Amino acid sequence: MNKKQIIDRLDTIAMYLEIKGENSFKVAAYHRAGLALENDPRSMAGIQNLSEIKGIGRSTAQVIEELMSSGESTVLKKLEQEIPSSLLELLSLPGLGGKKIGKLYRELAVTDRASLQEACDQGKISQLAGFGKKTEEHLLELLKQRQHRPEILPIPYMLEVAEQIARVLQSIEAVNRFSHAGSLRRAKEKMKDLDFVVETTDPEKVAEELLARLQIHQVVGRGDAKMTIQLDDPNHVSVDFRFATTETYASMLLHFTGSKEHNVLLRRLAKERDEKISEYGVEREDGTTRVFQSETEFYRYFGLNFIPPQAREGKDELELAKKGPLNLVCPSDIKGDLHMHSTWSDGSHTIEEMAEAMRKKGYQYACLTDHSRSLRVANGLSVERLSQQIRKVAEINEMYDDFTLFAGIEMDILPDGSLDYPDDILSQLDFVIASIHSSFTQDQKQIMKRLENACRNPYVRLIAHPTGRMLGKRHGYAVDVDKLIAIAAETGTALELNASRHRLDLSSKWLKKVQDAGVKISIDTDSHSLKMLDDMELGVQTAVRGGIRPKTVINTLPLNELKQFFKQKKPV
DNA sequence: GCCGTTTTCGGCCCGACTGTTTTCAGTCG
Repeated sequence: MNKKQIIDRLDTIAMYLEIKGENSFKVAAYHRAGLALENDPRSMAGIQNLSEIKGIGRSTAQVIEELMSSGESTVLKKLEQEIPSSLLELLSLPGLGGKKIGKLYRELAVTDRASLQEACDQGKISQLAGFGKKTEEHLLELLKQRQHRPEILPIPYMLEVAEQIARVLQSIEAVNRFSHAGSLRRAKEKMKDLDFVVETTDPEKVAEELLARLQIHQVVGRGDAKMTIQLDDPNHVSVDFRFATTETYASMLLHFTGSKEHNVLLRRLAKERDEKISEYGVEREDGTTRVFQSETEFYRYFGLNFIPPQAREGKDELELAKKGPLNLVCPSDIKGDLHMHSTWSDGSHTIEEMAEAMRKKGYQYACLTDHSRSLRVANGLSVERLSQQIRKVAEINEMYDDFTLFAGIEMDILPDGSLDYPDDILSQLDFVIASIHSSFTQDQKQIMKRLENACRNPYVRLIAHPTGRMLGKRHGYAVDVDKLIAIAAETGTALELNASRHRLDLSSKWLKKVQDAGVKISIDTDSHSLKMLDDMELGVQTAVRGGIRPKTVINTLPLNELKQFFKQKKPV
C-alpha cells in the first residue's frame, strides 16, 4: 500500500470517528497523522521509525504499520461495521458535520444522499431537535446541486483567481490596504479556498462593492467582521474576506495566514505568559489588548525573529526564531534569472526585450537559455543558430554597463540518455541547463539513466524542472529524487527550483534534502514571456517553504562570484 | 489520540456566523 493510500485510510478513520461523535481531538489526531506522513518527503519504505515523526503516536503508528503489512486495518474494519460507509460522503456537504450526521443516522436512519433526500421530502428533518425549516431547505438545495466542486485546487489556478480579486480590491476606494492570506500566502501547492484581509473603516461598503464587482455564485455568509462567497467560476472557488482596522490589520493578517499549527504554537507561547492571542491582538492579564503595526512587531513581542509566511508550518522554525534571524532566502537576495526563452525558440519576446525587462527588475544578470535542436516543436536552435545567438548575446552585452546577459542553453536530454549537443559546442556557453522534454512515460530506470548521464557531463551545470510535473495537470516522470540528489551532490550539478507557477519543481518538500546534501539550487522562472518573470517571487516563497538559505542558491551570487562559479570545473 | 527544558495527566486556539434557539450548539477556518 502506497503512502497516498495510507493517508486516505487515516482520513477515512477520522471521518468515521467524527460521525461516531468521538472526542474532536482524537479525530484531529488521525488527520494530523496523515498530514505528518504527507509532509515527510520519504517514501514509506524509507521510514524506519514511524512514531519518531511528530504527530504520529503509538496508536496511529500501529494503524499505519498494519496498513503497510496487510493493506488492512483492524480499527478501520471495526468502524466500517459500526457505521455505513455511505455516510462519509455527507460530510462533504457544507453545514453538515459529524454531530448532525450522527443524529440524522441514529434518529432518522439517514445513510446516504438518497435517504437524506427522502427525509427532507417527508419534512422529517425540520422536526428534529436542533434542526429546523431552514436547515431542511438548505439541505434540499445542496442535494439538488449534482456536481461536486473539487475540494482542493492547485496554486496556478488559485493565483489567477486571487490576482483578479486583488485588482477589484485595488479599485475600491473604501479599501485602505489588503493582502491575501491563508494557504496562498504560505505558497502551498494546493488549497481549498482563498483568504483576504482587508483594512477598511467601512466593511459594509467594501462588502457591497465586492458583491457588485465580482462574479458571485453564492454568498455563503456575511457579517460585520467577515464575508464568505463562492465565485461564479467553473470551480466555485470559495473566498473569505476578513475586515480589519488599522489597529487590528497586522494581527488579523498573522491569524488568517496560519498555518493553523503555527497559530496554535504561538497561542501556547502566549498562554505561558498568561496572555491570549486573538485575531484582534494580544489580550494581557489586565484585560487590555495590545495591537501591532506589523507582523514583525508581533513576533518581537514574543521574543521571536520574523518568520516568513511560507515558513509558518511547525515547531522547528519557531525554535529557530527564538535564537536568531532565520536567514532564509528572500526576494531581494535574487540577483538574476538563469532560465528564460526568447523568440529564437518558443518565447514570445525578443532577447532584447527579455534582457531589458530583467535589468528593469533590478537584476545584475540573466541567462538566455533557449531550447536545443531536438525540441522541434519549440523551434530549438541548430548548432549554427546557437552560434549566431552567442554572437547576438555578446552584442547585447555591449549595450549595458550595469547588466550582464549570459549565453546559455536549455538542452534536451534525449530518450536514449544522450545529450543534444556535443561537448565542443557546450564548451562555448556560459551556462548549460539540461532537461527532459520527451518520452515522459519511460520507466524509472531509464529516466534515471538519462538524468545521470546529464549530471555526469562536465558542462551541464543545472538540471531544470527535475521531475517534470505540471501542477494540477500531470505528475511528471518517474524520477527517484533521492537518487538524483545523490548524483547531483557527487557530480557538482545544481538542481532547479523552477519558479513557474505551473511547475514549482523541485517542490518545497525536496528542497531541504537538496540543501542538506550540499547541492546548490537555482531559482529560475523559465520565462517564455515578460509576465512570467514575476513568478520569481513565488519561486522564492517556495524556497522559503523548503527552508532554503541564500548561500544554497546560485543566483543569489553577485556577478563576479557567479562568473567564477561558471568557470569552476565540475568534479566529474 | 498526541504531547511534555515545569507536566506521563490534563490539556488541546479562539472567534464569527448560522440557525436554532430564549442563551446556545454546531460548523468552519
